[in-house]
Amino acid sequence: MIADVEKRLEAAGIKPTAMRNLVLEYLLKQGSAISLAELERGLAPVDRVTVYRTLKTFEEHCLVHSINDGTGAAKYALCQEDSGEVRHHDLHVHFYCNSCKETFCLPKTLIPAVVLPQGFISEEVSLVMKGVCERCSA
Amino acid sequence: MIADVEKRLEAAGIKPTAMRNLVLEYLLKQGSAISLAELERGLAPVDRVTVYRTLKTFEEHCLVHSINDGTGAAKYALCQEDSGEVRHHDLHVHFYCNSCKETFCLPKTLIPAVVLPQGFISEEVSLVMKGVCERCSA
DNA sequence: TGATGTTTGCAATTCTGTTGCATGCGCTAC
DNA sequence: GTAGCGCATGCAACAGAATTGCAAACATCA
Repeated sequence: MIADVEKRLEAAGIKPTAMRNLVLEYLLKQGSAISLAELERGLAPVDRVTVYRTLKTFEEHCLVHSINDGTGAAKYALCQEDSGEVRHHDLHVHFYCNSCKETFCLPKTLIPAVVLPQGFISEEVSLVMKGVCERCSA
Repeated sequence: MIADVEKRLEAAGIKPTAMRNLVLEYLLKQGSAISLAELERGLAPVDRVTVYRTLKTFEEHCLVHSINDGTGAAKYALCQEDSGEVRHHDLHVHFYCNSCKETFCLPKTLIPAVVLPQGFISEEVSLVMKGVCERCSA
């Protein structure tokens, strides 16, 4: 599995290191989007800044994307692996569960087109839904 | 106008005070959504914490809603006055202008319905678009 | 007036995001 | 091999946002 992780890093154009393997591995294991603080806790005793910069690097290389779910802290989640696809600026919906407090990507749920008033030019869009996730509603 | 402001506060179930009048008046004058820091600057020399708590009070009474436009600081904007209408959990789109850095409510631009995967229950939704606003694109 | 509860202002703390700097580690060229 | 170079890491430190505690000021009502 470490081999997989490294392969994925290299595919993204990132030199694999111990820290990067660790972070990516953690993100892969994690089903939901997590914050820097959570990552730091999960990987303790690692340095917060190093994880922070690792995430920035991942983000630059489109390995992860950040989500602002309104909780105050940015969350990070892996991007879909469909490398050759449309360059998706996070065109999928994100879901924050009020019950378990986790944030999920809904990669199959695309953001519907929005017709803006005259004069407004759209460059980016983010849609965060809040409610109860499938696990908590079951 | 102070009378109007006070009337609006009372309509929301908030006891009018000098500070609350001031904050509400400022929000009314303001065309866009503003952050706590901006409010503090605009109303100087007021206490940041007092403004903060005033906004929390307003928010609890659905007089303002907060918007997370990804700039790191929450912004606040007045809710629509259509008192009797549907309880709108901010069902309109918010727009952040990359050029003038302001955040606007687009009260007429409603968030399209999103079909969630099985099991997910929606309670709230927020959609923030980024791009160029009408004034900057003109 | 006195008792009570709300509002305000100040101090202080926590948390997130971020930068600077020095060290360490691996790689390449000699 | 080793000197030099560049990138990665860890630590210290800072800025700004959000939040809490406490005490003084104020309004309210009996």
